[in-house]
Amino acid sequence: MVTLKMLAQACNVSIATVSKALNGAPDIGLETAARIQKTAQQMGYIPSAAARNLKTNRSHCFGVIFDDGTESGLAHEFFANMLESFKHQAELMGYDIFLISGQPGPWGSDYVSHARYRNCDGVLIMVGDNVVSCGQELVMAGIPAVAVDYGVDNCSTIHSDNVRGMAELVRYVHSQGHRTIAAVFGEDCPVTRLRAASFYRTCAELGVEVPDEYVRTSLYHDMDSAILATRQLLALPRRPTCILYPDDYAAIGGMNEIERAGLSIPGDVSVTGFDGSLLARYARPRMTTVQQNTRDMGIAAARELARAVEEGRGFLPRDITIPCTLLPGETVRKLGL
Amino acid sequence: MVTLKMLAQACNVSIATVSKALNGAPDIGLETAARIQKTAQQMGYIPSAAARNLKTNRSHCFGVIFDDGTESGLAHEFFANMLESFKHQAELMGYDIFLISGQPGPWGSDYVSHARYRNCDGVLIMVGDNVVSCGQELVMAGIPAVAVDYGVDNCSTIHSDNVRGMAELVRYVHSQGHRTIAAVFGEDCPVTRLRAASFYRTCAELGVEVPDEYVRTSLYHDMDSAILATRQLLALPRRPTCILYPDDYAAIGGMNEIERAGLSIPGDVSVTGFDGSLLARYARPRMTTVQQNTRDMGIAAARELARAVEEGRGFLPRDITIPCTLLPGETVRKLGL
DNA sequence: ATATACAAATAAAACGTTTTCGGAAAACGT
DNA sequence: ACGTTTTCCGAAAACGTTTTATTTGTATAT
Repeated sequence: MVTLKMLAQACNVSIATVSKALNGAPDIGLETAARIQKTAQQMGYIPSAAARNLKTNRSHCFGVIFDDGTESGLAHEFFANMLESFKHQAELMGYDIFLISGQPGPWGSDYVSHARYRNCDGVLIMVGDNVVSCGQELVMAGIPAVAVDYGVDNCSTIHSDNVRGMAELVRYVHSQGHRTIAAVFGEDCPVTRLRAASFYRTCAELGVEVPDEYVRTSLYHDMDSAILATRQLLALPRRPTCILYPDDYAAIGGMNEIERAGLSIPGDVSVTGFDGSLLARYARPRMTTVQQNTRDMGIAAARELARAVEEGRGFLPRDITIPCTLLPGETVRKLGL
Repeated sequence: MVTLKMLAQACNVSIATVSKALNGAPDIGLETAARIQKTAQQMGYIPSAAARNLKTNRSHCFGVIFDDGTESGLAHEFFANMLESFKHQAELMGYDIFLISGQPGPWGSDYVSHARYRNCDGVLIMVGDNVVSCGQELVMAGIPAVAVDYGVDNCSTIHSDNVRGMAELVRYVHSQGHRTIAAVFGEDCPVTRLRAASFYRTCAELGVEVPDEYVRTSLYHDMDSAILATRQLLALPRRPTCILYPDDYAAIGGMNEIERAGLSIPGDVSVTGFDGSLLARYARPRMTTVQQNTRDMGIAAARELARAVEEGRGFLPRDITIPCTLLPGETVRKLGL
């Protein structure tokens, strides 16, 4: 391993000079700096992140926290996509990505200690019930954090514009002539509440009545509960003409159940998803859904986190809302009025 | 930040004693050790990974290399799933995951330097054209590496049993009565070659002739080239009754093109995919495909990498083949003979 | 009693950086 | 000629650990 010391010897200068030359410090002669840089190049010098980290107390790393209990981690398209763009943007800004678990280790057995152990400059909290507590603890520990979807005090939050997304979806369905609209929502959480509120509000604005039995609660990304909710909705005396699902995956489950009941999509029942996943885009019939802009969300998250790191104590957290776009497919039938 | 020094003062012992007590060294009295551990707990001590890394020259990190040029990274279900299980297994064995890019940074601008900069104990090479060169350089640099799918000298490799997978697929299709079987292969690479060889061999064993025009080359995960290949195959005077695609995504593209041509699946043309993605499982008709066991692949990769790290110089790389399983769907028609 | 072994604890060096402070030499102004 | 500034470079401390070699004190064997 080539170290600063070796370069210093090779160049007949001090370690300090080498360090400064390689970091572009202003108090090194141009000629000397060039000579040192050339030698470093030739000898294949690579700095030691660990030594830097130790000395400067900066790791140039962002930690990413998933919920590794429930399988809602990397495997989910939404998170994978968001992580991909987050990573890309972070790298552009000089940060590497570290995957943080809550598994036991030399640090203890929680996310926050893990992030501290690795000295992450900032942390992206992707999801999980414990998002809020994690966020709080990170902030307490002085580690800047950005949360996705969930709102955490003193943390910036990135989320899709669920309110507008849902409103657009309802308006679209309404514009296609649907007046008996059912909705399946995911488990209770901030996002669900926003979407539900927007659903009720938009329906009210459009003069669409929403009987209680038209609204069901299931779980995100859970086929079984979506199927159950669908069965209940289909059994209703006045069957809804359209069902809104909490995500594309659930919608697929619902679609399967609808067809199993001998009904056609969108002939007998129209459906919509949420997310704009590959599943929705390549399902046949192509699913009508709301596309979450994971790319922009990832980029915004990285930028925000970098800002939080740089501004330090004085950082003012904020809510960042990323627009989502209606993705009309073939699962919503145009009804004659 | 609580350091060993502070604990030493608090406990009236030396730093060395604290270090050893916390690491369970044998030459510390039980009573003293207990006292120190309790104090560490109370004061909220968390060790510094950076200092450890610097001193021991071990980071307890695995780097993961994607191809971040082409978008074939995290966003791909196969890799995301594999990474998920790799991560989980690695964490169980005490390794954290670091995402390595080839972006420019303090290390230079290639994957290998990046991994060296971060002092990764081992590296998982997920994919990319430059897998081979990366692997070589890592080995040269003394960093253990494990490659996925590609074969690299002095690196262990993890891959699906492509040969058996393809053979089973062909036999299954044959068992359903198909005798005019077309195949679309991905771009040339070890995996493609294995699958192609297995295809030809199995066809020969079954007495199925494969005219050259029944075989097309496209790109993995590329819809356009799959569509083009499909168009060519459909235009053939003697249209194949079944088309094997290189992956599920490509198969979806093919299916779209087949239906656009006014043909039905599997009524007029049968198709198969490869991977066993969500796309295949929830496509309608449900796609017949070969499921790659990403879970076992990830686990095997992590275990192998840990082994490589522990055994050091004397490590003997090997090829690890993970079985894949035929996943019959509804896209292969049973033909009357 | 002395030598020998062992247990428990420590001092100190080292890992590879960054950075503060200061010094030498050269350039400048008078 | 002298003081002053500027330019370039180096000495040394520090970051938080691990680890080797050593010391101190106590128990065992002769």
